Amino acid sequence: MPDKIQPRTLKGFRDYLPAAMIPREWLVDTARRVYRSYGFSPIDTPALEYLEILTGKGSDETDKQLYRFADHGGRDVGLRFDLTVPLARFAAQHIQELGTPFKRYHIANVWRGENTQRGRYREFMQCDFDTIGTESISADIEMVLVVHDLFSAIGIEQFTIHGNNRRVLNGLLEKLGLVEQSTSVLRALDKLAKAGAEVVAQELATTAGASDSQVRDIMKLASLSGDNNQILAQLEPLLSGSETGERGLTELSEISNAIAAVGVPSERFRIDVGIARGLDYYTGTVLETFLDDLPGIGSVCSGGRYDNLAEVYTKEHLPGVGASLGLDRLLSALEELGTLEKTSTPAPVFLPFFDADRRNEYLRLAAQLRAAGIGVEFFPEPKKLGKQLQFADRRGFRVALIMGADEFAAGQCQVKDLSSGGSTTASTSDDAAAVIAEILQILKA
RNA sequence: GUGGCUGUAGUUCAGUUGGUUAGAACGUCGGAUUGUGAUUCCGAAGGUCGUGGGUUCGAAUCCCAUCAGCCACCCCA
Repeated sequence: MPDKIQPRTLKGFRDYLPAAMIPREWLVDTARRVYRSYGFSPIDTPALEYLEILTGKGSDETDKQLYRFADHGGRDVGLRFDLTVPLARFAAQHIQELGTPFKRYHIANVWRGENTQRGRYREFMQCDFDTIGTESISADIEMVLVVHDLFSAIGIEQFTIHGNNRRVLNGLLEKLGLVEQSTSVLRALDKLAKAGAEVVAQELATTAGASDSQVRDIMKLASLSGDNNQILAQLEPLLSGSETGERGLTELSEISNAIAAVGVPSERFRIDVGIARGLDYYTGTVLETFLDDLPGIGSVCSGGRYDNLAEVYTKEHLPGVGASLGLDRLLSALEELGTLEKTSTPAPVFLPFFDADRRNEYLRLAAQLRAAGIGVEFFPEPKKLGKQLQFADRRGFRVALIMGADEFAAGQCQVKDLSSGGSTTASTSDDAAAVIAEILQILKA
């Protein structure tokens, strides 16, 4: 007897049991529905890309996290680490036949070989949506609306979309003569919420080489408070004279006005000059979404506007704007908040195999219910009824249909509500219409 | 990639200064005279103590390595 191979999974990679997969799929379905309601179309791309595609615009950091290897043909390849780079390549290759503006969503796994932590894995799913080929602020506004609709559809009430505009930051940097160091300044600023003002100020001085007065001005900008209009008013004098900065201000106020006009509660979108986003390809609007009850987990949906998505792949000028929902991070947040239902069965109705000689009649009833859109699980073995009901209870079924000799004789079926324990009987004639009505009644409650 | 903490049945844990066949709860499976679950009662299965070395007469218990999990940094979803 050879030794058994130890079953195990790689660090940062996970199996999903039904109890985890059911809410996961529900979340994906919800995102898909919201994206489609705005006219975003689905696309997919290969998990594996030529290495040069992935490293084309990457920083040292993404290079380090990239899963790379030589394939069987000796080609240098890598697993995609986000969905934006594949989109850029995709757009460069196909934009001629797609036309602009092009709106797509892309829900797929990505891989990063970084250290793991709660809510951070090496294989995780992103749910991206982007509009490319237009510079209109309408697309930026729509991005915020999608994020709002998305979280509302998920059933989260307490969330805040923090919005900013890179031009505001760049405008200030222009005025301060710090344009050269913009990347390190933004990276430092990005830590404001998490690390606090002191840390940021220090990093600005050391890493970005800002003078005391420059640090002071940046921090002044980053610590503004008040409602959106107040912040905008405070920003104006700080940026006056900078064309870039003023344009950023205008864009921010257009977004703020538009979503108010649509009827989104004003506290949902907050102008927050501390939001910078470490990624340096953003050029305009940037946003991060936080759960009010769980800010520590970080942004669960982030995005922004970029000027030229595919510049390393094509001469075509492709501006775009879009965001990405961090599905796994959101899921672990929902789990922590106890928002998720605990079911491990996707079908609500359980049909015990009671009378061993009546298999076909059970199957027929199940088929009738499914035709009415009701999911039914038929137990495969005619075990004792008590056992079967125990099984149904543990799996979280809502309804059990009990049919034995007595019911068959009467042309009826017992409809049992598993949460209350009560039951009623209904006729199985007329394609089980009465049974279906009873079930719907229970499921509605 | 750097630093810290942890690793005993499916799960949550207990296991006394290293000393005989490693325990509990929950879960799983079976049963309590043959048509009704989640609350009762009885019983069973399940662990080479993450893995591999080392110290020792003897290691779950000490040391090293490795793998995995958690936390911080970094970065990000």
